[in-house]
Amino acid sequence: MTKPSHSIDAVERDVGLSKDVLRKWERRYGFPSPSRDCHGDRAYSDDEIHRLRLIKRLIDQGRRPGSVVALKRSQLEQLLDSTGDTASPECPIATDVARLLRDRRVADLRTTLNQMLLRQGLQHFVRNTVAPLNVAIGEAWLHGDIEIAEEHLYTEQIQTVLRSAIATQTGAGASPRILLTTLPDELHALGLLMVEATLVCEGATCIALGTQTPAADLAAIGAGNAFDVLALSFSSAFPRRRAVDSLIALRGRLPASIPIWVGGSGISGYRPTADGITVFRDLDSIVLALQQWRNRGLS
Amino acid sequence: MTKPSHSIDAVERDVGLSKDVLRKWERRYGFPSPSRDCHGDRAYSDDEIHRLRLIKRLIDQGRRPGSVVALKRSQLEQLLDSTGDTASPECPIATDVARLLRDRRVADLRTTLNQMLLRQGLQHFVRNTVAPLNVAIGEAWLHGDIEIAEEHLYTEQIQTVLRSAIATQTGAGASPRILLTTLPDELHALGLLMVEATLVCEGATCIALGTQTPAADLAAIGAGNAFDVLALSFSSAFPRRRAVDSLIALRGRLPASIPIWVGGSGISGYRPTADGITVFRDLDSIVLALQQWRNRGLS
DNA sequence: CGCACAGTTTGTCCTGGACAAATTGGGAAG
DNA sequence: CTTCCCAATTTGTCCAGGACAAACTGTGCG
Repeated sequence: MTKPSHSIDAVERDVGLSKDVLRKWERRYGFPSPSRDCHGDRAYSDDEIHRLRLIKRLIDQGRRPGSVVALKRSQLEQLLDSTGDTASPECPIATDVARLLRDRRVADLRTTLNQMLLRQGLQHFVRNTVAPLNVAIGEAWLHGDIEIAEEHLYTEQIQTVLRSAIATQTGAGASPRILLTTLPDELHALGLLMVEATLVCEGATCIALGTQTPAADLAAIGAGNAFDVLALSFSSAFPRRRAVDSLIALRGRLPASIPIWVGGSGISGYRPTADGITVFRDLDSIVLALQQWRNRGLS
Repeated sequence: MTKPSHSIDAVERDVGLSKDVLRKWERRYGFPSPSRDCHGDRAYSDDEIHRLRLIKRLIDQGRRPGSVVALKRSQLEQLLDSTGDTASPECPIATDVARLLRDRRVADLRTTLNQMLLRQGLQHFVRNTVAPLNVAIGEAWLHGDIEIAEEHLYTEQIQTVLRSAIATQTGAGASPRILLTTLPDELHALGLLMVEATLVCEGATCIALGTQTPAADLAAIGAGNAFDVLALSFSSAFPRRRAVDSLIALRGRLPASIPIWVGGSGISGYRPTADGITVFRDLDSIVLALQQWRNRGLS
């Protein structure tokens, strides 16, 4: 059994904390305190990486570094458990899915998902199955019950199922045309697909741009009146401040006739300062907003 | 007309050159030479960003920084044109697709793609339509004919079409089972999908893990004998040295019975030093390798 | 012509410091 | 007791300049 060690570059990539932050924490809080290799470069241990991941998640939840960096592994896990347990009790199939993932029974997994989709209908499937499953899988990874590779496998299968369903639902170009994307640095495509599925069910036309569209491009497209609504998603890993700044800048550069709809855990709780920005907490309220948009001008 | 300026952080993100490299180039070659904002922080212009992108691409093609950093925009474009034009003359529909993208006629675009898919069959479609289209779209972006946003739109549509096709083809779990993924930092999922489509057509079972699977996880999965072949893809943006290092490390940790198949422009020309690593230059040779694998033990 | 070896190029890491933006904690005012 | 505002602290990001190994270059010798 060797002791794998990781360069600061690898940690930045795998955990999502910049080299500068890693070095500053080491100096300020005494953690992490990596050993050094033969060149004097930092060599992080597996345990440090794991703790850093937990810390990252806690900070994304709103805690401050001074209060969580330097905590022990068990304390971090306890903190994460105490806060995250708001809505996870449901979702009975989560254990089934986790088992299929561990055994890598891809075909069976896809069949299971497709059956649920057919039984529940796309909208219900997204809201009551995919959403809680995502949470459950994320927590399972956190507890070490499944590997990253298995989380990837899950993501791939869900993507396939959702994309196929969306493709069949897409009809003629009905109103409104909704541009759907995330800003740079945003990797979690699954949330976008879930929103797209919900909207397509309601007869809207989605122009999905995938992830990481530069804000400048969005402004340029908006000027051409190629869409009626701009919908953005932010994951909790997205720096809060950058999210708000970009939103305000975009609002200024986009025609006032185009509302901006925002969602995702990275932006929850934000009270929009400008008109024409709406924050959504769940998928249902998006459906409501869609209906309101269609009735606009009547109120 | 304002002059947008970008922080060093934004440049790192958008161009893909680290802050360290940007600062070193400034000192060594005199380019880029960003102005400073009120805090003394570097503020890069749009033109510098564009030039940096061209430079990045040239370096990914194998040139050395000393010979291309500090060249003017027109010289860079000339260099790129002279080398890249090996296989681009074909692909007549590229202009049609570009037009649909510019007008954001998503539904029409998808219809067009689906029609071609039906007419040509999945395998032919991937090799003779998608592959050259990718090149053409990439070049169109380079020349400023289309925006990044439109490239994203294209990627999304292709993904949807390919994923749907793959989903319908997937049958029972036939041999071999092929694990398909990229290592960390690898974002280009399209190449993976193309390979998956090709393999599925040949009756193989693909376990697609999407992008950015840590090498350690792959080794762990391989030990469990959950698959027969490991297929990896590297884009040209992937640092050559890291690619080779990871390959060798993986080869050492994986059972000898599992061959590693590698492809993508990031690894082309690499002559494998270890047994059990095969480099593929195109999709056809993968099909051949698949047939050889099935006949293994007979030679 | 092939190969080994010295010189140059190049990316990444290091230290230590500066600083603005965000957050917190009181205390004054209503 | 609540609300608001200001000062102290926390925190992330940037900067400069230097060190160094790995990769690449080219040159001379066999």
